[in-house]
Amino acid sequence: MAQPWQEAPSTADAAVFRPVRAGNAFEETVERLLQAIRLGVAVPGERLPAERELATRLGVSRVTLREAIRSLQQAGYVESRRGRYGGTFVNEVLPLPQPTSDRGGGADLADALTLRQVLEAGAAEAAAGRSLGQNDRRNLRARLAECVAADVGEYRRRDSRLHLAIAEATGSASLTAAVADVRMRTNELLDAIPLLEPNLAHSNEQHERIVTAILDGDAEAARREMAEHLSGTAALLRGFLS
Amino acid sequence: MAQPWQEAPSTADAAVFRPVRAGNAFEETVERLLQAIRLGVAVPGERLPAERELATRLGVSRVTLREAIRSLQQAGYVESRRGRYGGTFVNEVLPLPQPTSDRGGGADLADALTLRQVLEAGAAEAAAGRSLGQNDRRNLRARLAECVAADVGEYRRRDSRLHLAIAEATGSASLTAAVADVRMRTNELLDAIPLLEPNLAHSNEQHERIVTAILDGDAEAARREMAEHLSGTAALLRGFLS
DNA sequence: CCCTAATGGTCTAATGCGAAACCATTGAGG
DNA sequence: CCTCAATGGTTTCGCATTAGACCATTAGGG
Repeated sequence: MAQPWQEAPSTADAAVFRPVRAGNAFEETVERLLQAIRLGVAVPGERLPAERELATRLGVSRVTLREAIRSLQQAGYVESRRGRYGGTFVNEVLPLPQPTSDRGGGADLADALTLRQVLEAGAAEAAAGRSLGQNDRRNLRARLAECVAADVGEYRRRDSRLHLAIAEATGSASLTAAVADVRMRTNELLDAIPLLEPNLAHSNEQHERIVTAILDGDAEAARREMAEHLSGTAALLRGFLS
Repeated sequence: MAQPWQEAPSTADAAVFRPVRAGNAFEETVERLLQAIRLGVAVPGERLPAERELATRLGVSRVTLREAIRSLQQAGYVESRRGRYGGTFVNEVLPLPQPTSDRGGGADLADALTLRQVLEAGAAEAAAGRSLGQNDRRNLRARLAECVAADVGEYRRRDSRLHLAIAEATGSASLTAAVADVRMRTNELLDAIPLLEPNLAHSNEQHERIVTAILDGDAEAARREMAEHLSGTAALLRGFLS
């Protein structure tokens, strides 16, 4: 209890002296596989890459990857089969996400929402301001259609998948990765509040406008529509977790 | 040479199956300490936090932290003194950054520039759209003044420090961290091209307009001015590293 | 003048993790 | 029916990293 404030407030070193790694290799690998499933990148029934290849891509030893997979098996997310044409498959029925018990609190909520707003509105604008190839255009339209055709149980995953496609359309791998990460954080929070049919329809209308703006190359509109789209759920979250 | 395309293009898994960690603990710790120095968070002559505290904050063992510090000593960045009121101090004269030998190439350049544009323009807008406290306002003005008073040798660090202060003003720790990271990447590229006096003056005028917009709460202007500010160096880089 | 607290410097035991080899299983195709 | 290739499953060895205790040095305060 010597001094109330240590030395000086000397800002910004909180950002640069933050922890070097979020957890051990095992935990981070589990998190990443969960990301693939919950963001709809790995679809139910689909096979994950073979262990040897996946371990290489994740930059992790096969032993560590297998431990992660095993814990996902026990949690009911995946199932593994041996032999040629075997592999690890995403289950058709997935466990319900736990309400996360309000961990993090309000500070973390504002942090995630601010970052999401910046990343995703910026991604929409950047994607619109670029000449997209056939692949990107097809990808956007396909993901949009999947959202429209989704029922309540699948919506969260397909919604995430569309937003990821928008980030991909910027051509920036780092930006795409950042969007995937922040989306995992916000999805965790969104699991605490119910997903209703009317919201779903409204969301689809906004998606339509966003994708149209991007395909038309209207960067200003893309940003505006995305910002409005996000502010909806942001307000919802702030209300629920006040 | 069985199939030209493996299975399906199935996009977005490149983002989610990217490497879990950027390197080993030692390398990442070195990178983080360099970040503190090169972004002007740790000022020449200043003392870093004590090893025990710093190791805790970085989430790394003291042994690993000390190895990182030792390699920075050998590179001429810091010096350590024992005894009470000792510590590790940033050198007054710092080594010149190596021209990085064009590693990464064009794809990496576009990636970094896109991400920077999104993060920093978004940060300026978010900061302006928030009611800032006395600390944030003072911080912004102080960093701006330091830029104006800087000569060529210090400019890059003080410039980074100002941009970091803007990110901090958003109140989002994650966003601040992301800005710090992308800034390290772009600074590495900027080291390949010379820093001229006229650019410096022009940069200061833009900084002035950005900070004013933020302090006035004019989000639209803050975004616009920041976007223009960034597009200048972006064009410069694209020209040099074509 | 000595004592003490805070710092960097060193050592050791335990563990996480990766690399690589090898085993077991499966289904397609000859 | 057999063979083979691709997959998950297992084991072993070695290095990286951690946690914790302990040593050495320094400057200020009694």
